[in-house]
Amino acid sequence: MEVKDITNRDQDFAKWYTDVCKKADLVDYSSVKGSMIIRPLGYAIWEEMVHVLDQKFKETGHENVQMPMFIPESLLNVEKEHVEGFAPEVAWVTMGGKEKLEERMCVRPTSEVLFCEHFKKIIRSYRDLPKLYNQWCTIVRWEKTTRPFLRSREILWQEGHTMHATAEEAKAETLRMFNIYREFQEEYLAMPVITGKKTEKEKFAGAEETYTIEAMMYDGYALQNGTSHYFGQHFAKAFDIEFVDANNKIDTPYQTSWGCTTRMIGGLIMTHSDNNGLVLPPKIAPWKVIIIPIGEVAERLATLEENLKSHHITYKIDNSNKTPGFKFAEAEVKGYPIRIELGERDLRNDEVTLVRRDTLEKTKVKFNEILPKVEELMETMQKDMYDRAKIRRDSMIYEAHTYDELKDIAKNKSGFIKINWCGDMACEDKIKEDTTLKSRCLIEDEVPDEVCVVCGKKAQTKLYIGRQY
RNA sequence: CGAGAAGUAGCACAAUUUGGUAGUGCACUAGAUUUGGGAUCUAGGGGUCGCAGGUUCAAAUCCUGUCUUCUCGACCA
Repeated sequence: MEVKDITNRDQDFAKWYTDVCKKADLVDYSSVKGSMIIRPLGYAIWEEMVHVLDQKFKETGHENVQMPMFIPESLLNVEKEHVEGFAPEVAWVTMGGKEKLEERMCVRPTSEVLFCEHFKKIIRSYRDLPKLYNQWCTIVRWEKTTRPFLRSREILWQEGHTMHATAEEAKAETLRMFNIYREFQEEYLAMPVITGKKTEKEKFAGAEETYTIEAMMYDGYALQNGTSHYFGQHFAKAFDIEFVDANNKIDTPYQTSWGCTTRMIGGLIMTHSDNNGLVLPPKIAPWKVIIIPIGEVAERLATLEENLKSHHITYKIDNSNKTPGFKFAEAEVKGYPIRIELGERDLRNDEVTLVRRDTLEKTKVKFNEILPKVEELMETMQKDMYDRAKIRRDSMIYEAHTYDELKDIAKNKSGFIKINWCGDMACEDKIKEDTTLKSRCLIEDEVPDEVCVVCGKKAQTKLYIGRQY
């Protein structure tokens, strides 16, 4: 197994990223552009994410369904803003075998219209509401530029679609799921995130409000890691979905949708990994421990395995005939949080060596203290990784008080810039044109304290802007 | 989608300029000796040179098209 030669992260970040993806055996390319093969380790990480999120969705009352993959053109066309937003990037199916289709169908780029068509059939009364549905599936968006995990044409994701009797309820749902994403990313992925509402310009095609989770990568670029949309009655009206309320009046339901994707794996890499390869937060690592036996240690290995199993700590053993040095390096590339070097020499003193992946710090512990020490190390590591990422992120958030200052920061620094903004799309466009920076999200817990940094008019809000993947 | 670069064994590359029947290192397989930071020896296996056309007695090499990857733009929840 070739595991050398990861490009230096500070020399060429883009190449470093693809090197880590490939050398850690997370993905491989396929013969179709932007359609990646997710290999066992990459998929195992996704399964961990699915496991945690799916449980959270179910705890909040959601049910999983599976919708069709194809959308007839006429169905996609029902909602105008939506189709305009997605038309440029949908893939079309025009043939069935040798027959040309009467009506072409697109491969779902997202499933709002499919859910709406179905909701229309199953919603009659307020007693049928809310409908809280989710599906795990793949979607297709014909992206021009593709990168593993960050931007692919075939996307593995989850999309929640819900219908509610009142606007308040739907808005609460939008925020509830948004908060689940935030908690998940902070708690499990150890990624500090910036959250808030998207501007009119950047919101989802057809949505009334879009809430976004934005993480800052090691190089200061933003990665949008999940969104939650409030649709109001927008789609419901377009699809003519109605229900009878408790007073026997006809009403139109309120809708939400929310999604996150395997892009989070890319975020994980670009937040935590280093020049030795992948670094995974213990809480999301599929295997918490890698055991590297050195010499004749079969008996102790069996005991250790039993102990790990009884504590439900997942592990792998490297029993290959490689030298220990090779195994150490490979364990680092693959990102196992804790490495246990189980060697004859240490065991003569009843000791083993533990190594934490994030700092590569080595600790010797007595054999019967392995379990508590592993648990302690994982906890510390999870916290340290979050703290380090947060300190780095905070050091890369700048404030621009004048337009010249904004342009200067945009040119010379990488990161997010906090500005006061009048709310006018023209100013947002001007920033993008002059600096290539786009708005990330509105800052809701801070009041504007200066004039708009672009036009000098009264500011309506504060705003984060930055470059994105 | 625009500009540029690349594609030869699992990986990294050589041979392409000047057309003549494909090579090196690592990896892989078997055996032996090894084992605490990327082992050693011996013996093996593996490539219709991204794909499709064309030129030629002859194409990895020249020409055309196409696909994929990378970089920079444009686009993009």
